Amino acid sequence: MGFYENEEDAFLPLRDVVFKQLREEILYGKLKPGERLMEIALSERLGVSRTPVREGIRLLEKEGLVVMLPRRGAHVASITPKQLEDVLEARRTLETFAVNGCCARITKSRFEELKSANRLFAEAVDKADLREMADTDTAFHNIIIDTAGNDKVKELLTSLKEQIFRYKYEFMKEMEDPTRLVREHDQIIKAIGESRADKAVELIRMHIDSQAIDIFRKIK
Amino acid sequence: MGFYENEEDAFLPLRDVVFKQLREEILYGKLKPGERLMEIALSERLGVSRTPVREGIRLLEKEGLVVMLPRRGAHVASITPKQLEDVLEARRTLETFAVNGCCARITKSRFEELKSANRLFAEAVDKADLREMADTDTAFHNIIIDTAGNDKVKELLTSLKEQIFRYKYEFMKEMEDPTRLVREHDQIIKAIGESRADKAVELIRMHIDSQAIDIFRKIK
DNA sequence: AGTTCTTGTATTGTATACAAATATCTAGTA
DNA sequence: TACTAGATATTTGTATACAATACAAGAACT
Repeated sequence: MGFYENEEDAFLPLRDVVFKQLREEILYGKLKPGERLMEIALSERLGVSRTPVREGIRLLEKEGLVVMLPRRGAHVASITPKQLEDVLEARRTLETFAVNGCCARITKSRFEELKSANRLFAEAVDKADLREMADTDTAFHNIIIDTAGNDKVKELLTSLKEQIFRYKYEFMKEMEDPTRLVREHDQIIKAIGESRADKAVELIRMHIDSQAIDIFRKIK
Repeated sequence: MGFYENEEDAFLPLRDVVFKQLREEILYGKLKPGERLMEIALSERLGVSRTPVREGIRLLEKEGLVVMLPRRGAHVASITPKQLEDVLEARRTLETFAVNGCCARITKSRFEELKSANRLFAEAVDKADLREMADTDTAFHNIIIDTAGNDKVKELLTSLKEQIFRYKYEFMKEMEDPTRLVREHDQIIKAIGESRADKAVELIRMHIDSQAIDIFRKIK
């Protein structure tokens, strides 16, 4: 760090800079599940003192990305199949709620946003750019969630998705036919466009479940 | 603090002791919404240094009980009607999921637990002991949630309920007929006993919504 | 009188120092 | 060689010190 890598962070307390940096590294696999986070090593690498590192770790802990072992420091959280199942079920429950709310509140312009978001996702799939695929997929789902208009649900979903993101990311690397996801998105868009909430809910449920199954295969 | 108030805390890092202590004070209204949390004052009052106080505050922040204003410290979170609505909707969504899972996984002994939990709640209502009412009500709902068996959903519900607890607590003070809640619990127990998941889901929804309405009245 | 500037104080943000617990290494023994 | 004990080094947990910022009261100016 030393110098700010991007302008936005210039205003943030260092603990938040540390938080964002480490979150990024955990989500994209630079820090692997189970890996130990040592405060001195981190503070030297990031060019800050231990205090903001520790506070950043506290935030990651609450986010579920880090677990603390008393007197034995912080470790990147790894996930058991049972935990993954629980997270995916919670996500399905909340995102089902969100897509329902989205159908009720969708506007013309939001609908256009959805379509263009899926176009961007399709482009990323064409390019086979993994990072861009992950980002544009997230953006697509976030439009649905934003449209539902419940900020707390959005916050919870963000946290839940982070907890599975690492595994999903690994899984996408070896996915045989990612265009399937584009088609599933299109079906969801169609159902939303026709205001068929029940259909959209069912499609989202399948969309999430099918990915869940794939992630499970990967984990074992 | 100085000396440990209860034995359990003797093993916890001070940050967790601070966290639990402040959470208690926020939930039961000793620290009021909007009130400023000043680090030096807290560290003197609790008999620890600023470091664990700061880290405890970071945890409260993630729990949603405290909000940070940059360079202006921590404040006890207050909640707008919109935020309250969002939290209640999220809670309803997840607790609906939980009661459904509960119906699927209920056992004889768990069913007995439920009944006895509601008896304890009824006793607390008779005694008009506010604190005990709150605790036994929470215990009742937690049996349902535990039975559903999804740890992540339980964790999320715990956090969501904390965010409305303070307001609910205030509202219960002035509730005209708290025995209504006992009867609602009984109906829910009955539906679970008959494995009528749809009925139980509908009853929980109403149970939560009716309280939501009351809390709303209180807030304004 | 009202407004801007200055200055002092309080508070947060960050860094460092110290204490307690844990892990690692080495030497000695069977 | 395998194993234990003790010393040593690392690392976390906590306390304190220092720096930067925000707020408030009062002075100087119009």
